[in-house]
Amino acid sequence: MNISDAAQTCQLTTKALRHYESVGLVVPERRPNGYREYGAQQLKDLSFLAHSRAMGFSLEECRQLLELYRNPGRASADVKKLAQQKLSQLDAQLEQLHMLRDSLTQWVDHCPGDASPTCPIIQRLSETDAARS
Amino acid sequence: MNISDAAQTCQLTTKALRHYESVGLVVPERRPNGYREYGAQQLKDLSFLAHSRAMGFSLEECRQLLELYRNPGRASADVKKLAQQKLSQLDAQLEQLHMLRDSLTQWVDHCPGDASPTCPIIQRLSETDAARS
DNA sequence: GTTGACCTTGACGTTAGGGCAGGGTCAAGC
DNA sequence: GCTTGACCCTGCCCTAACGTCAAGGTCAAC
Repeated sequence: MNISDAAQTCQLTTKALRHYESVGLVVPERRPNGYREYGAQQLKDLSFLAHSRAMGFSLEECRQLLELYRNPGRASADVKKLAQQKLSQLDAQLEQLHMLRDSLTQWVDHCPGDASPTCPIIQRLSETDAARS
Repeated sequence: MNISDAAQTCQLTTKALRHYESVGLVVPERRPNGYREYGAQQLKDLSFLAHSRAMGFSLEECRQLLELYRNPGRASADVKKLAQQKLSQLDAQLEQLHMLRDSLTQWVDHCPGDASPTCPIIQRLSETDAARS
């Protein structure tokens, strides 16, 4: 299968597939004319990769997941560990974003939003650290 | 004030200050020897910038906020609009991350996490789109 | 005069590809 | 047999917001 068909099948772009090859994640065969030839196994790997990416895993994390996916003798504990790490990252990121959103929501609620220059948002952003709420 | 003192004062790095200058956000004077000289106004701008960055605004958004901050004739409505845009972005991002976390949490909960290779996480990631839950 | 801390610019690295240029390949239609 | 359009190839520069390193200039103290 050619690169563009493979890309379409796996919901990816040709650029992504070339990138994955360049970093050694999914390396297709080559035909005599130099064209990439994606086989059944590569297509499975690419789908797995696409799903993993969609779940927020980085390419390096995907590399580890892919190794486990390819290894029938894997231990589910290893997979779980990777997922839990990602979960921790997600939770940390969510906590951070929640705090940002809560602060910003408060500030927006207190901003008149009219033609006057007085604005609590600007005031908060310009306050020194000592005076921050 | 020298660049490293200015950076320390505003809780930023010297590299960040040079970067902000290179993109025209906060441009200090130069002393005869070529050293940057940060004045009181620059320090205020940098603090404002640091707080804005900490609230999740991009440098381009910070540029707009900074213009409003510097303009005494601003309308608070303009500030509010920028903040609300950021709020929308945050909400969208939070929703996305929440969905990821919820899925991942389920998967992790159903993974035995032992030495067996059978793992629902791997299974989910390798499923075709038609079979996804 | 030397040392160490500071300053300068510039180039490259990071993530995960996007976009474009220049050129080769292939299958169809004439 | 030739052209045309759709595909393929490689390679380069671009993104955000700096971090890191390198080579070299400046300054204050000793």
